[in-house]
Amino acid sequence: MDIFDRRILRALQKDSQRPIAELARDIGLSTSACHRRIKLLEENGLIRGYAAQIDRTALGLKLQVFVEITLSSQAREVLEAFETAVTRFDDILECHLTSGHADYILRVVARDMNDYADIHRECLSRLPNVASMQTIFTLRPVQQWRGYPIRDAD
Amino acid sequence: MDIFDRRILRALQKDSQRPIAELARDIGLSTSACHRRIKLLEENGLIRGYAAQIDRTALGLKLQVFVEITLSSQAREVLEAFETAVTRFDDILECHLTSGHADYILRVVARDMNDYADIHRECLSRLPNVASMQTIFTLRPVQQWRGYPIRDAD
DNA sequence: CGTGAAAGCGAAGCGCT
DNA sequence: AGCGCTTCGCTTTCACG
Repeated sequence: MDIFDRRILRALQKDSQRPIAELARDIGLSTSACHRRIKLLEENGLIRGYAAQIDRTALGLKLQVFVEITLSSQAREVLEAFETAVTRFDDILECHLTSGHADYILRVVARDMNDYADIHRECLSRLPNVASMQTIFTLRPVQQWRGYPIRDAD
Repeated sequence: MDIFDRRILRALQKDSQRPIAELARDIGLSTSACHRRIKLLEENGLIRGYAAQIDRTALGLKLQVFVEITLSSQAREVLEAFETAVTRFDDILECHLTSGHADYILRVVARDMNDYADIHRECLSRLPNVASMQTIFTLRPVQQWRGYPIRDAD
């Protein structure tokens, strides 16, 4: 992991479809050297994959919501049952076990308020051991899709 | 936006590097038809770009944090000043204006607790008009990087 | 809008330094 | 490790149904 790898990651995080030759010139490397480094970064798991970034609103998903979940118990089986159930919901994009007063925080998308009301009901009925669900609507995304900061100094 | 476009988006969201010929066979289209559709999806802005997915922990970013921010005022200039300042922080990956008791929710990454303490201080000193900052640490990511749900029924 | 084939280009692999 | 060349495969485009 040197300066060149960092430059490669920074670039690929922004745009993974630029020709390697172009990228190589920008960072001061030959095409083949750059190519080999990329393959190594993939093999070593630093690059987990490549994905198209889709416009959420163009899909008709106007709402983005954070949901704070508190369970009725923090027993291991309860957490596991909840987490398994969570993965079955396509609308739940992310789920994090958290510190603080709530147990989990979810990121959920929905078409509109009616759609979210449905999802909300579905969650209450099919996610086990939920004691409370606190919904936080995002009114406006200020900053989105920013890649991870990759600093030269490690 | 028909069934084929949806299948294309679903596929590209998971892996944008598969050969088009392969993808086309999977969804039941010829290579060129599939290719034309992809270019159209790009032109129409449904596909905003292509990005490498980097392993956060491999970068040494062990911590992921949600921060709820309450400002001292909800005046337009105050919000704008805050939002402009937010974009200057590389460690703040996302920022959403939200409903509820707080004004904003941020997603922040950090190397470790010391690093986060630094970031926290930096935020308090350089983000204007912050009345309170509530930190929520994510202890374990349960679900990550799931693409948007793309339903056949619209 | 879909198909099939042809051409142009970048990615992948090689020997060498 | 880096470089330059060659090969191969995919993307891209075209003429046509």
